Amino acid sequence: MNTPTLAEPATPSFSPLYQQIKTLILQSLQAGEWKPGEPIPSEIDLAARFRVSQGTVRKAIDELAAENLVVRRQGKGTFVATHAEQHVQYRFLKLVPDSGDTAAEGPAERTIVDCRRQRASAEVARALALRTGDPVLQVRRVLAYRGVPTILEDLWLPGTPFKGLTAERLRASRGPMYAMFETEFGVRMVRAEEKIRAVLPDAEQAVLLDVAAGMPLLSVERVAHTYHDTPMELRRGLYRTQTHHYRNELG
Amino acid sequence: MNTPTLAEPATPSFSPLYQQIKTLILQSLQAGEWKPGEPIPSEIDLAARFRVSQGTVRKAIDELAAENLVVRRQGKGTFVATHAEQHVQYRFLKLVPDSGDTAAEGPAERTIVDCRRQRASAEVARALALRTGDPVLQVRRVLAYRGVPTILEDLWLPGTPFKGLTAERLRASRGPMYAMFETEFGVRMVRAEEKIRAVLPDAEQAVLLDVAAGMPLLSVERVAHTYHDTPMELRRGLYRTQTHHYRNELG
DNA sequence: TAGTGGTCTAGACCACATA
DNA sequence: ATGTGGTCTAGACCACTAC
Repeated sequence: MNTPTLAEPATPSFSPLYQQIKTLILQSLQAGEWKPGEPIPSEIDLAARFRVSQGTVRKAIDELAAENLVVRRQGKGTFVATHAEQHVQYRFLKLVPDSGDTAAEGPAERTIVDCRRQRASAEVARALALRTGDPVLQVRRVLAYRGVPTILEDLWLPGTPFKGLTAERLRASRGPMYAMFETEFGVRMVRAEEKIRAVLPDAEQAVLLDVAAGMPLLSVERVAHTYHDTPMELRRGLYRTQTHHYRNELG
Repeated sequence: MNTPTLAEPATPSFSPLYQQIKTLILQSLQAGEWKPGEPIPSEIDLAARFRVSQGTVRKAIDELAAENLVVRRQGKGTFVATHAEQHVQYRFLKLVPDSGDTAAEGPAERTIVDCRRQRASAEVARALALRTGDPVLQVRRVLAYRGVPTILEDLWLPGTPFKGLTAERLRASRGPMYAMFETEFGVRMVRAEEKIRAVLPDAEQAVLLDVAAGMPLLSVERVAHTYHDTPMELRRGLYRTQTHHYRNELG
């Protein structure tokens, strides 16, 4: 049975069955049919639902798993990925202590410096696919390790999806900020890209990080995306790299 | 037929058939049975050789392709990956112009500053899995874009595999250095990890990069590995990031 | 015991490249 | 026309998890 009940593309654009299945599953993920941390239906159930073989569903899920959108667990099922219970917390944070001993260090102490509504500058609007002047939230916070302020972050979030976000709610939440975004606002970050430079701090940044004005710092500019590559956060981090470094793997 | 003619592991460590096939193919790659850029045998041939089904070979190759060790080309075959003819030249170089217009920029002008034999310091020895005092080669070069010196690199290479490498041969070679390593020394880099920091240049570095002593620079320390995770190069790069940035993707 | 994902096979057909 | 990798199916069995 090689004629699935799915709509066949008209003429020029063919796409393998499993790609179409993948798109359908993605749509359900985005629509929130299954929430982060929850299991999605079994491969057999999905195969019946889409009228394809289990192997085809399998290949679709393989790709979703490779993109970290779902997590397979043998014997249990396939689960919607989440920033919360992931054994690797802070999935997007690549700054690690030089000793490599992440465990001994423990989580960072976090201080919310600021959280305010404002209007998007041209630059912020471009990064978030908004129009200049659209409402955005700006957050500034400091992360410290063993009492040493090490990361200064400025975040810009689109106002509409994050309506109701305040400094109090940020202070109240435990764990990764991205996990809170999922549970409180239904926004799941799936991909990000970073531009990294070496810079000097301005006067205010130097005070917040407790460094001299001439201290070189890592500038990490991140745009994080939710499903379908929709940008949902612009983040600028300043990292002290005397005791930590940004770790990257090249394949 | 579910009893392949391969040696079954004794007791505790099971491993799927396709993983064993993958290991065997890897060994042939490492042994140089097929050279970079050449095709490996077809899936059907490999299946016959290993006495398994074509689907099992396929899954093994899938993983090798995911790790960038081979490249599949529909209708043509599967080829040993190479740093040379890869349409993405300089696979391990993540520094890109802020404009994003890589093509307009063209390749960097390269100047070999130095190439000398020396003995491994404790630090270099540790990175390259050698013993302190073992012979190594050190290379220093500058990469410039449009006449602006932008990257200063120091490399340390183990002396034995790279015997015969001289400044002249480096200057004579076109294209990526890693491509030359493949053709001239049979050393193929497959994976690398980088530690990134923000630093200030010392006096000599400042001169070579034509920057002031207080200019923050990106320090990129890379260890590149060949097959079986054998470290074969330690490289320290200093990047100017006024017109360029280090680009990274987070999944 | 039942259900899940993981492995392995065998065969059919498709899309692409080359001669 | 032939050979390559790419897709899809169907069914068998294994390994892990939970009840």
